[in-house]
Amino acid sequence: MSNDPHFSQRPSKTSLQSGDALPPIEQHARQYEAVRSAHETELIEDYVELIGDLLLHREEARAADIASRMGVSQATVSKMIRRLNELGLVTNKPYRSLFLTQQGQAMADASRQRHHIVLHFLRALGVSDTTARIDAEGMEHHVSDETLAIMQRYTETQENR
Amino acid sequence: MSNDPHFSQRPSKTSLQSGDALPPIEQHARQYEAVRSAHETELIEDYVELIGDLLLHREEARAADIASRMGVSQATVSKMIRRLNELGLVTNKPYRSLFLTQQGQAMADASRQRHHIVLHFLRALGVSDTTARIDAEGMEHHVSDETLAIMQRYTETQENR
DNA sequence: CATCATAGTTAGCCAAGGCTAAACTATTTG
DNA sequence: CAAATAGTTTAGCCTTGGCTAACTATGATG
Repeated sequence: MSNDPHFSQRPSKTSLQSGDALPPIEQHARQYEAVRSAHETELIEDYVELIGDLLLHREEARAADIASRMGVSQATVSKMIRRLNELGLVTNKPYRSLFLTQQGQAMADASRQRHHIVLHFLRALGVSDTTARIDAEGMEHHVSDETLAIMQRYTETQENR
Repeated sequence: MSNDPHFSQRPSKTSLQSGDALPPIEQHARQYEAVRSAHETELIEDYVELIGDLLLHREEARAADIASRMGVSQATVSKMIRRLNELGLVTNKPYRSLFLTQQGQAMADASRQRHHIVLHFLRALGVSDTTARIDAEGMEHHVSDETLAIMQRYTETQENR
C-alpha cells in the first residue's frame, strides 16, 4: 500500500512544477474542439461524397448500394438519408434513387476534391496504393485548407520531375 | 413534375454503365470500416495521451485539468475515466489523481510519438505552427505505420538540408 | 397478371459521448 | 476546528449512428 501512488496527498498550489511543454489551456481546448466539430461533419460528408460518386459513375444512388459500400445495414442508410434530407443535402422519394441538392452537390465536389488531393499527395510521398486509400479516407476531414494547398503544390512538383 | 429526377424509372440491370472509377465494393466497405474503427479508439487515445502529458509535465492528472484542456465538462471527464478504468488503461481512486497502467502508459507513449511525427512532418512541409497543431491532432489517428515511417524519413531529410 | 425476390422503411434496441443540476468530499482559511 | 470553496461524482437527460426484426413497395418473370 505504501507504494500506491493514489495514497500521496494532493500537492499544494504552490508546489514547484517541472518544465512546461504543454500548450496553453485555451489553445489546447480549441484544438480538441476543432477535432470534435470535424467529427460531426465527417460522416455526413462521407455519405454525400459517396452519393455524388454513385450518381456520377452509376447514374443513380440507391440505398442498397450505399449500404454495401459503406459496409453498413440498409436500415442505417435509411435513417441517414432522412437526416441528409433534413439538412437539405439530398432530395428523395420513397423507393426511388437519391439526388443531391445544389448544396449537397457543392459538398460532394469539395469533399471529392479534398480526397483527391490527399490521396495523390500520399502517393507522391511514396505510400503504397492500398494504404494511401485508407489513410486518405481518414485524414481527408482533418486537413486544413492551408495544408491542402501545400500538399497540392508538393504533388505537382513531384509529378514534374 | 416532368423534370423531377425522382420520376424516372429504376434502370434495368442490363443498362449500360459509364466509366467505373469506384473501388470494388468489398474494398470500399473495408476503407470505411477502417475509419469507423479508428474513431472508436481515437477519443480514448486522446484522453490517455493527455493524461500521460499531464503526469509528465505536472506530476499529476486531475479531472479538472483534463476537462479544461479537452474543453469539456467535468462530468464528461468523470464518466470517461470510468471507461478508461474498465478498459484497464488507468487506475483511479475517488477524489485522487489518476495514473496510467502499464498498458495505458504504452498507449500514451505510442500516441505521443505518432503525434510528434505528424506534427513535425507538417512543419517540415511548410505548414504554419498553429495549423500544424490542429491538423496533427486530427490526422494523428488516421495515419498508418507505413505512412508514418515515410513522414519521419521526410522530416529528417528536410532537417539535414 | 399474379407471384416473388429485391429493395426500402419503420420500430425499437444499444453504446458512446456530450450536457446540467445536485450531492458529496477534500482542502484551505477565517 | 468550522465554514467556505474547490474539486469530484452521480443521476438523468439528449443526440448520433450503429444494429435486428418485421413490414411494405416495386418491378421482373413465369
